[in-house]
Formats: sequence, structure tokens, C-alpha cells
Amino acid sequence: MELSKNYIPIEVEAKWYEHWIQKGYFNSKPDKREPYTVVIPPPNVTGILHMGHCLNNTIQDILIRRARMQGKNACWVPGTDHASIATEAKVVAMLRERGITKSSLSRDEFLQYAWEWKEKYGGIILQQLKKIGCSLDWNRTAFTMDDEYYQSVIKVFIDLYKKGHIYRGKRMINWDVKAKTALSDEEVIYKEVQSKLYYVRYAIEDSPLSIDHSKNIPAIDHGLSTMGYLTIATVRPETILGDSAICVNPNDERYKHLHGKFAYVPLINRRIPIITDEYVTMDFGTGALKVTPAHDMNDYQLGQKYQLEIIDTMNDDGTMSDAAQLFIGEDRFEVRKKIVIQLEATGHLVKVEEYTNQIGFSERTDAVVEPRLSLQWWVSMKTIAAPALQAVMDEEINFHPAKFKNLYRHWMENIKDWCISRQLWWGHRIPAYYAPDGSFVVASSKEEAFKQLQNSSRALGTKLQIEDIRQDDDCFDTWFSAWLWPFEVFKGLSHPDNEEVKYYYPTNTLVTAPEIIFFWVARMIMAGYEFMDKKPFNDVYFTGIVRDKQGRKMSKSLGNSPDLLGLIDQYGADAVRFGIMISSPAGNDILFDESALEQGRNFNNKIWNALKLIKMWEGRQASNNTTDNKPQTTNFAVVWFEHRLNKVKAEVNEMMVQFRLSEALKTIYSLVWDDFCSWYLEWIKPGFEQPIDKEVYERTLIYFEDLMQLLHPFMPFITEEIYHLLKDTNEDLTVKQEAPLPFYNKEILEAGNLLKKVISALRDARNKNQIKPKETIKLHIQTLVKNNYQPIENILSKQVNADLIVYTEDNVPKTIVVAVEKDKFFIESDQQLDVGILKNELLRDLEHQKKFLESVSKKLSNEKFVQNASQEVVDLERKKMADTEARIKTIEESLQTI
RNA sequence: GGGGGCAUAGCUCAGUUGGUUUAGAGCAUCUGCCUUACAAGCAGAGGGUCACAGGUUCGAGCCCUGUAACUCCCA
Repeated sequence: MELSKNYIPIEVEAKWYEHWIQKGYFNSKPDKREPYTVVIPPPNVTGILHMGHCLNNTIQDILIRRARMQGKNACWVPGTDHASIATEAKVVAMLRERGITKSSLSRDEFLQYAWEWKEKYGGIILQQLKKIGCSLDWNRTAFTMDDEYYQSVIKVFIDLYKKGHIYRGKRMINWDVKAKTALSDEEVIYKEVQSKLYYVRYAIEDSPLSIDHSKNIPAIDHGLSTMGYLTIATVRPETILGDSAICVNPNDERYKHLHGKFAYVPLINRRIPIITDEYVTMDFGTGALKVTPAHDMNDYQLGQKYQLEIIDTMNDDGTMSDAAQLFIGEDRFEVRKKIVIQLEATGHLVKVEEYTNQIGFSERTDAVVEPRLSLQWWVSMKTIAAPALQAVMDEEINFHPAKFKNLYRHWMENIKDWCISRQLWWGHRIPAYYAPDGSFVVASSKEEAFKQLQNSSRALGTKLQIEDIRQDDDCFDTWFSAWLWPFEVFKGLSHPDNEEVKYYYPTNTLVTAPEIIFFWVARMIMAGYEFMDKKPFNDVYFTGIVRDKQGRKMSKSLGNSPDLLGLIDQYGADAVRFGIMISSPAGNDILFDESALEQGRNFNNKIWNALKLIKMWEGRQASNNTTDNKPQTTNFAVVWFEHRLNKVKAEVNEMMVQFRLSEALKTIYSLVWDDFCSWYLEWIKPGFEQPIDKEVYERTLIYFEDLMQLLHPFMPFITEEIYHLLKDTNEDLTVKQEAPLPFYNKEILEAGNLLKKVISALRDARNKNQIKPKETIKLHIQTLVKNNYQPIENILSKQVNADLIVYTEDNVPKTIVVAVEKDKFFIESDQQLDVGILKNELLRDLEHQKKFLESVSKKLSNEKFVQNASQEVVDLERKKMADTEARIKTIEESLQTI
């Protein structure tokens, strides 16, 4: 069979994925084997595959494939998240394009559109995962709004409510005026914005003196001049309509005379107290703070503390409410412009400054988030969080890298209650039911709620009709369903203690981005302990964030997000997997650079060409009877590579256990490219049209197979392809089981290293002396241990293009001298030698060695070192000294011959 | 404002309880090769006061303290 010049991934990849699926290799059922379970972080049902997914899922695939090859029952569960706000926003946008507004639809009608949309687009991202080779058990595909999953979410809410962990409360929340919903803190994105800081003066009641704290106060008189003023600074002047106090620091000398007095809110003349609290920063603005408890988080807390009136001046769409008295029904930003004009006209505006501050935006709609008081459902977190914190601190659950433990601890120790209600329709509807009198119960159905309500209130009970009660309109926060993922995908709540959940749960490894450590990881841990009484996973691998070459986050608006499927077409999935893995140690952001993908493609090609070389030998093995006079040289190469391979197997295993995936891949890469291709294959390569020793050939096939097996979890497609080209078999590499770790011999590896070193040094010498590659040399070796070289003469002569190797006890004049460790090599060639170059080289080396000797002997002459350091270390230093002394002697002798 | 993280070659990063021939890799650079698997390749080379300043130690890229820089998360 003719092999193409270069490796062509496209057909190969499609072919093998199809084959694996047909064989059902990725499907898992509980059996006697040890399970290895991973649940996918469910991508948004609306999502399409991006680099972050690619990284994340490649890592999971590597772990799963490796486990599968190690005899474990590997189970990787796919699925999607309904992503309430993101999906609802997309559906609303889709409807708008068709000229339909959400408000014109009933809840049921809207949900019907949403489900249609989900059915049409919801599976795309999962299909894309197949392209990169993810070995997911597709039979298990889950969705956070599947019937049973849905019911479990409701059950969890009722359960927590009964346990007293859930309450309904009017609290400050982040309000998205566009989506008209509450947002969790995590859904608010803070951006730096250029704003204006307005200085506004409030008239003080009964003030005998006019106090001017601002130098720039305009000299205008609108009939207020008989009274004193107090000036405050604000970036949101429209909120003054909701002011219920002014607060100053009690230690602020400038305002001591105002303690306990009253001021008037400009334009509406509400009389408000001047209070004191150390919360106020004296050197910000004027040191006087207007307090608007309904529209600012911190003001709200002050309001609670001093029992201030809460005046909610904003409607849910961001327009001013009746309580504002002015500008009713107008948008807050319009009002901001108008109120400034009025304040100025009435002499209340003192000055305006440019000001840079952080403003919260809705992650999904990009609207400016307004802090707002709202009646919402909350989970009280303190109790639930305790075991989850403990588990990570005690390393019952391990974070990789461990540095995320600190971050986690800090958050968990300062955890705030979780607002779980969202004013959305797409999601799990809150199972709370209200009677006309405002009383409510939490129940699994309307009927159940009806019964409960009847019982709870005698007065109500007799008159209450089931039609009168109304279910809460709101949905749960998406994460309130996502936190059940690791067990509910196995129906751990809907069918408690079923065989599947008993077998697969707790899962082994969670792979996710550090961005969602609080949204999701922390809450899954809490849910695991709260509902299953067990941790959800043993290890958490945090990936980095994929950034562009300049370190910017990938985003639609920057247009710096590459088209992943395009890249796969261009380079092949294996190359993409390689490129993204080679540069991404756990927890470090990765700067995406296409050159890494090129490296991956080149690696594919290298492997492909190694296969071509070996295939050339297929019909060219020497017959068996040559075994007797088989040259020893090839033997050395074969033995050496076996040990080299075994050592790397052990190293890779160790790295994988420690989740050092990137390093493991680098190690395998170097084993394949450098050790196998550049050294081993060159050493055993027969001369032009010469036969190859049968045993060497067979061993080489085995090595190549082993290399493919080692690499398979990282680059599944090309390795499977090569495996089948090497060997006529029905067995597939994907399910080939790993052999136990073999031993390796250090001395053989050292002999190999010496050989490499000698070859490199001699090639370097050839290069420096401008001996053409085609020109042969004669090599004289001066050594005390001929045994080191005799078995490898053939390799050596081939690798340095020597037509003769002889041993000598004396220096050989008129040659190039090369010193390696304690041995000397004399290169005899027809080339005119430049003695100057030679001498300089040797002198440089000599100086280097002498310096080194100095540092070593200094160390050894230090009594304290000899006393304190371990015997091993001291011995090593002694060996270094002896070796260096010998080498210096060699170099000095060499210099004499020149 | 609170909490973390990072710092090593031109770039991106390894460097695993402090000692392994006075720091490693990939990319980039330079030199020589169209050698019969691979020019998407081969053989070589150059390049680093390990942020700065102190300290602990026989010994520090690694541990401690401080400084300034960058960066992420949170308010």
C-alpha cells in the first residue's frame, strides 16, 4: 500500500470516530471493574464550541481515555445546561426578529418557542465535541431540564425550605432593567467607566450661617442664601429623590456642628436627618454622603442600621416610580441629564468633575445594573458551606493546582446568602404558591399547596378555592440546577440509591475553568454533602483561560476567537489537541498561538514518516540464519531504546497521577521525536537497499506500537491509524490495555547518553572545522575503557561519517581533538585544519572547567559542608571534582598536541 | 477598599519536600545540509547577575521579610 507523502487527518479522523462509536467503546455500564467517572461541565445549550471548550474537553478526554486503557470502567457523561438567562435572551431576540414581543405571549406560549429553539439548536455543541475526538458515552446525554432532573430541582428546593435553609426576603439585589430580573453577584461584570461626579448642595434647616465648603460655589442666589448648605458628591444625581439621610464621619471636624440637624433634599424639599457613621470616608468627595437606602448596597446597610426610610424611586424597567415625585415614568439616564439642569437652575449644583469609576453591567444583556430592593428567594449558606470548606481544606477533595485552595477558603469563609430567584420563564419554576391574602406555602404541586394553605389558615380554608392560588412566576438561578449535576446525571435524587449512582458516584475528576469556582464548583461540593452525604468528586483540575497572543480574553466583540472547526479542518483534530495541550499547565492561562498547532501538525507528520521508513523495511529482513553473526551494534540500539522507553513510561505515569498533562505530552513528544526518530531509527537504519535484521525490525514494530499507545490519550486519531497500519489486527488501540510498568536499567541509559554526547561533540567539531557532511573521517579513540566503544562502533561510524575507527594510546598529531568526559577523540581528515579555532575551543573549555573545579573544591574544603550535607551529596561533589580534574588533564594534553 | 496569583532566554513557559557537572524546553534567531522517511525536514550553534534589596542555611531560582511592577477575583 502506497502511503501519502504527508499525513492527511480528515478522512482518518472521521473514519475512526465512526468506528469507535459503532463498537460502543465509549459506553459504560456498571460492572466489576473499578469505575472512572467524569461528568462534563455542561455547556450552555445555546453554545457553540470555542477554544475554552476545546481545552477543557481535551483534558477530560485524555483522562478518560487513559483510564479506559488502564482497565478501568471509564464513563464520561455528556449533557447541556438550560442556561436560563442566556437562552431566554436568545429566544427573546429570535422572537423580536420575527416581530413578536415577549410581553405579548403567555408563559406557556413563550416556553413552547423556547423548547422549539432548544430542540433545533441545542445539540450543536455536543456534535462538535465529536470532531475533537471526545470519547463521551452518548447514551447518557443529560439536560438540566429533563423531566426527572426538573423534579429533582424542585425537590431540593422543598427539602432546603423544610430544613429552614431557604427564606424569602426583601433585599438589595442587582437588577437587570433590560431582562427585568435579579442577577446574582457573579452575573455582574464590573467595567471601568468615565463618569461625572456632581457636587450638590442641600439646604440645612435653621442654620444661622451659610457654610461654603466648596470654593467654587456659584454666586447665584435663588432665595436660599439665608440658610447654610451642606454639599455632597454623587455620580447618580437622579437618586437624590430617594435620599433619606445625609451621613458624615463623626470625627470630621468640618461637620461637627451639624450632628443631629436636618437638611432638605433639593427640588422636593424632603426633610432628612444628618447622621454620623465611621463608614463615611472623610477624604472622598466632600466627606458628606447622601444616603439612598433603596438604590445602593452600602446605603441600604446604613439604612438598616439607623432605621431610615426606604424610598424606592425606580420601576423594574429603570424608569422613575411614583415615589420619586418628579420625572415619573422617565428613564433613569434621561432623568440624570434633566435633574442636573434643574439642580443648576435652582442653584443646587456646585460643580461637576470628571471621575473614573467601576460600574456593574449585566453579563448577559450588558445593561447597567441597578442595585434595587426586591423580594427574592434566598438560600442561607453558612450551614451548608461548612462541610464543603472542610472537605477542601482536609484534602478530601484535591484542587489542581493547589493554589486555588486559598481562594476557595476565603470565599467560603465569607460566604453570602445566595439569591436563587430569577424573573425569567425559561427554567425551573419556583414551587411556591400564594393565597389571595398574600400567605404562601412551598409544595410540590398546586394540589398539595392547596391542602397546605387550607390547613394553615382556618379563616382562609373555608373560602379558599384552588383556582384562587397562584404559583410564583419566577424561575431558579441556573446554578440552582447545575449544582446537582454530578449525581443527578445518574438519577441520584430522582431514584435514590439506584445501582448507577452507587457505582459511579462520587465521580473522579472535575475539569473546569477557575472562573466558575464559586458559581459552580463550590456549590456542587455543598450539594454533594447536603444531598448525597458524599463529596461529588475526588479531584478538581482547573484549566487556564484561553487568551489570544496578546493576552486578551477571547471575545466576540474583539473578534479574536478563532474558528475552531476551521482549525480542525486545517490542521487536524490531533494537531489542535496537541497545540492546546502543549502550552497549558493546569491553572495557567494559555496564550493561543497557531504556531503551536503547526507544531502539532508537524508532529503528526513526523510520526507518519517514521511509519513510512519502517514500512520500507517490511519485506527486507535478513533471514534467520544471520542471527549468529548479527552485529552487536544493532543490539545496543535495541536494548537501549527499550530501557529508554520504559523509563519514559514510568515518568509519564508519575506526571499523569499528578495531573501534569502538559509535561507528560512534552515528554512523549521528545521521546518520539528525539529518542525514537532522531537517535534510535538512525542507529538501526540499514544502508541503502540493505536488509534489516529480523529481530531488530520486530522489536522496532513493538516499540512503535508502544509509543502509539502512550500517545493515544493525547492524539487518538493518528495513533489508532498507525496502530492498524503497523499490525493486521481486529483489536483497536482505544481499548488496548496497558501493560504493568516495566523496569529500566540506569547503566544502559547512561551508556546511551555517552554515545549521544560523543556523536554530538564529534558532529560539532566537524561543523566548526567545516568538514563537509559527505566527507568521511578517520576516528582515533583514546580511552581506558575500550568496552564503552567497541559495541557501538558501527553506530558511531555511521553517525559521524567515519570510515575507520581505531584505538590509540598516544595523541595523534595533525588531527582535530575532541574531549568527551575522560576520553579523547582525534578526527583525521583531508580537510585543511584551522589550528586557531581548535585551540580557542579547547581554551574556552579549559577555562570553564577550571572555574567549575574551583567552585567544587571550595565547597569540599568547607568543613561545615562536609559535616552537614548528606553523604550522597558529598560523594557526588567528590565525583564531580575527580571528573573535572581528569577532564582538565585531557584538555591540557590535547593542547600540547596542537 | 478586601483577597489571591505571577515574576526564569527575544516570546511562551517547565524547573516536583533547598544539593545531580555553575539553569531546561518549544517557538524565534544564526551556521551548514535538497543525505534515499520527513525542507511541515536533518546536523549544529548562540542567547539567562532566575524582578530588586535584605535575611535564614555549609549550600537559595526554590524558604523568610521588605520594595516596586504586572495580573486575576471580589466589593
